[in-house]
Amino acid sequence: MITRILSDTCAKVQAKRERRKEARPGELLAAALELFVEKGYAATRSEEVARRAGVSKGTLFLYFASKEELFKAVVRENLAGRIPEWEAEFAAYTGSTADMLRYAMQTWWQRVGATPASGITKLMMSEASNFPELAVFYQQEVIQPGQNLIRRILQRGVDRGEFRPLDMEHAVYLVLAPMIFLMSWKHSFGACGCVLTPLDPEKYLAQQVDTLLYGLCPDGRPLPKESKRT
Amino acid sequence: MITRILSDTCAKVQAKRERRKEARPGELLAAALELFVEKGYAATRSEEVARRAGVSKGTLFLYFASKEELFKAVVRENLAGRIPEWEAEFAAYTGSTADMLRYAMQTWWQRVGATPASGITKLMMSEASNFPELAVFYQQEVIQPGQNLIRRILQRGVDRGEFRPLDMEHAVYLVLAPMIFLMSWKHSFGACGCVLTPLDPEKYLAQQVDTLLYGLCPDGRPLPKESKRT
Amino acid sequence: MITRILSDTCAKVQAKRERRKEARPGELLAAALELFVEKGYAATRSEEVARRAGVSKGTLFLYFASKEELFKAVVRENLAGRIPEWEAEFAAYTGSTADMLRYAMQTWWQRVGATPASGITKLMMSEASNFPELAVFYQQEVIQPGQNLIRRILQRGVDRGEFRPLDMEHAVYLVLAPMIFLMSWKHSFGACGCVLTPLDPEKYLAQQVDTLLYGLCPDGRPLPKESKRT
Amino acid sequence: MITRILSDTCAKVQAKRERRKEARPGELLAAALELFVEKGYAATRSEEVARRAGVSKGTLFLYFASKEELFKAVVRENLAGRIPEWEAEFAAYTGSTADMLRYAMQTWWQRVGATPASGITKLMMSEASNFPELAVFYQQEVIQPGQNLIRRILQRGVDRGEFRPLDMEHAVYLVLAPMIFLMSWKHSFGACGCVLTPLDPEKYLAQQVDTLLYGLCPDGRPLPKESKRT
DNA sequence: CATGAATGAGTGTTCATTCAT
DNA sequence: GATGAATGAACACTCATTCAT
Repeated sequence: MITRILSDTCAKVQAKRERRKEARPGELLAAALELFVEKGYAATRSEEVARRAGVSKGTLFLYFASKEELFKAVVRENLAGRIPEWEAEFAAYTGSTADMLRYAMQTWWQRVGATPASGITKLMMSEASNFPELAVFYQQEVIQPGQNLIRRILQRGVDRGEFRPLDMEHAVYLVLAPMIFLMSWKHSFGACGCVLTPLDPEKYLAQQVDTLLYGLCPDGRPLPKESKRT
Repeated sequence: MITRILSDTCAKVQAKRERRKEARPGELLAAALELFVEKGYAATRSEEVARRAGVSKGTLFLYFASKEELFKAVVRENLAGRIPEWEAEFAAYTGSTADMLRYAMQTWWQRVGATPASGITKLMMSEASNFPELAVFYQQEVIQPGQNLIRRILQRGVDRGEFRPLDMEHAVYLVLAPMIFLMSWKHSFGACGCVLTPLDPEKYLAQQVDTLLYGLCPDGRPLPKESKRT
Repeated sequence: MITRILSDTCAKVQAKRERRKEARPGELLAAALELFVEKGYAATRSEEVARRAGVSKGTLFLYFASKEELFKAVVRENLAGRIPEWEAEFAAYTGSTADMLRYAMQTWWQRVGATPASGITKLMMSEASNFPELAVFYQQEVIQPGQNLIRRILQRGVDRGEFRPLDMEHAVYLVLAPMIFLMSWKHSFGACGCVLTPLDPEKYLAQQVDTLLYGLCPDGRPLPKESKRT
Repeated sequence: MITRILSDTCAKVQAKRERRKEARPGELLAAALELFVEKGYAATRSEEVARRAGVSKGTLFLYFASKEELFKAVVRENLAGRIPEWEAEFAAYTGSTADMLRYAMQTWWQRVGATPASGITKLMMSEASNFPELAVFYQQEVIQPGQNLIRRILQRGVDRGEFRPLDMEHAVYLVLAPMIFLMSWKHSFGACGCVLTPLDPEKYLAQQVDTLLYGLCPDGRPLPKESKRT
């Protein structure tokens, strides 16, 4: 009987605690993402991350052992952790590879490029050489899986005769470069408050994809029907 | 004895001083460029800049009011100048526009991309949002003229019927993005000591150019003869 | 499911709680003793004391107002008791005083020196100046009774003509110093993991006793038969 | 001519600078010694060391790379560095070994035991197990050389037939233990402000030496003439 | 009573900047 | 002008202590 009552009490207390405890990391990660993107890794002070998440400095270190671990968690939360989702999606794709690539780049823009998560990539490009440990982590958790994803798409196109034969090692950058450049640009000159060189991401991407697809298609073959010239 | 040594030291210092008095700022800028590119803005310590320039910490602040001013001076010093040279070269170009573009990107790699100068661009991408004033300067002095250069090439191609019609506003990034990405990559993951993802710049560029040129050429038209598929 | 698990946990905790309610302070003191001896006062974290006692951090502060109070309680808890036992033993001793002293130091080693209790003395030597109040307590409860014990032995030797006349005030340290030094050494350099200077306690003590007894015996008198030169 | 004038100026400037720069480490070491002895290693804040030396926190780290290096420097300055002095003195000693040992312990008291330097030894006994790196350093720089010194004296006595044969490995502690105990006592219970157990160092030492010398002398041999029973 | 999430003062160390010489 | 000794604000991380549950 007592056990029963206690179990209820415990459950409630535990529930509230856990709800609170479970919410904290998310709030901290959101705050950290914002600040890392806004100010860079080194310039982001851990106390400010905590304050923006509405907790004290100590609490941050209750959930993340160090600033570096916090950063890694941000990367996992916003990039690395979402790769499997892409993998599943592409494994199930049945249309033409050109459409697949176009779809990939467009949804990438919606899910990553247009979100604060894109700031992380720009951040890593800036800080990689200063934080080799982070660079290794990022390469293992994001770059390699991401490149594999792209490579598989391109290979599918080549295998099905939709794309011309490609040096895969560098061909991945045909897809990566426009996306990474876009993120870097958006968070550098695009964010400096002075729009001398505006860049409409959607139009930019559309043109890049079109030109790329046309550039990839085998000689003599007509472009896939869905492709439209800008 | 000590006096003796000191007198020698003083004499040498004096001699050096007079010889170099006017060279100082230049030596400091050179040292600063190296270090900013090598380590990034935040990680570059002003004392090391001074030491590499062969002067004392105090002297640095004699010529530049702050680290920030030094950074701005470095960026201002190392830009602009190059553009007119390219403009002249391209104004005189008589071959096909495809060859012209290929030539432009290849010589860009030799003259800029492969040199320390590429570090400045990467640096600007990293720090633009922290130095908006500088970002404006960089856009005016480098980006706009550079884009104009590219735009003129592309327009030439379109005008001569070598390229398909293009939305010029974004088409410049078809050329810019691969180059800027390459510089960023080279100075980030390419320089972090952990070569999980090596990238051969020459092969990378060749493939980008090929694909781009193929992607730009009008429907039904054969590729320009010099183009080779990778 | 979660409720189920929680209910079990709660039930167990509850059972434990009631069984142990009165044992708590004792378990905390035991854990604290171990850790204070092992790591010193400053380096002992209160959370670890709690964990080793099987309770939460908060519970520790339920029984002891502060880390300082806990320390004081540990020292107070682990003292006193032993002295009367020695006193009875020595009051009944009938052999030679040399044998008595030898016996005293050897059994001291077995009952105190070689046990964790020796850590308390070392601890007090280290922290006495930081806890004057505690130092007074320790002097009253341990040092004075202990010195009286030794003094009585020495006086017995002098009275029976076995030892030469002694300045009793300082003579007690002839016996104390080797023992206290041994404890300090054992828990400092003897415990630092780097045995550059090993010290065999038994041999050390034997030699100290021998030399001391020989040094105490009156001129011209032969050494007590049991004494052996090392 | 200019060189001449400059050399003078330089010399003066340099002189003043150097005098100041040379004085700093000494002032810092003195302050550090005081505070380490007063509060212990961990509890001594680097800022307070700096303040007591009349400089800012930053200046401390200009001269000592870390708190640990500061401590090592204190040890070297006050203990390790003075061992050669003793070695020279004893190498030149021509009297009896008993007198030599008595002299050694008495001058040790005057030069070390009675000075703040004695606090370092007590400190090391307290902190050795928490700072293994310091413990190793101290053993190498102080304990080993010190024990060698003592061992050499004892061996001299044995070789000349003044002392009975000894197990040298532990015999060094016959001399060391009384001294180390004295330092520990002085800086623990002797410093806690509550003199329940006063200890007159001079009398203490005299008695320890007497008893030790008597305990060391071979059977049947008269004590060295200078020895006096207390 | 017991818990453990939350706190925030405190610490060693760095480095841009100043200024007496 | 030139120096480099001195400064002190800043920052990541720790841990004794509190208190809502």
